[in-house]
Amino acid sequence: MQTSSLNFFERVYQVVRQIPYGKVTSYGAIAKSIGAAKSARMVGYAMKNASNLEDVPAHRVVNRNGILTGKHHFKGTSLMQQLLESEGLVVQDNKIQNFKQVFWDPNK
DNA sequence: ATATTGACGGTGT
DNA sequence: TACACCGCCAATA
Repeated sequence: MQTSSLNFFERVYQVVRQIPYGKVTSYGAIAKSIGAAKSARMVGYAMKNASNLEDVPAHRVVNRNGILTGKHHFKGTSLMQQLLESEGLVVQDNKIQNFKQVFWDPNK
């Protein structure tokens, strides 16, 4: 099938794969980079589907507040937070501290 | 085809 | 800073 929606998911994965170690980004930033700034929710939806893909570090994707909104979708309740902390990030109360410093812009 | 949901973002209060 | 409401868009029922 030549559905463009499938490409949408692939585009999201491609951007997420480019996130460097120890850095994170937001759904809106990814959406914007793929040309769908208003489809941030779709990015999150795609990530949920990507949870099965090891090629896509979904744990490095958080919302604009730097909150681990998707941590509830991981196997362990604190798996996502643990992964981020393993990368040198500081997570507290489901929120990334110094988010502005560890933020990585896909468009940049 | 319509209604509801959701890993969001922006703005108002 | 915290909370509420609205707008966007695809998937699901």
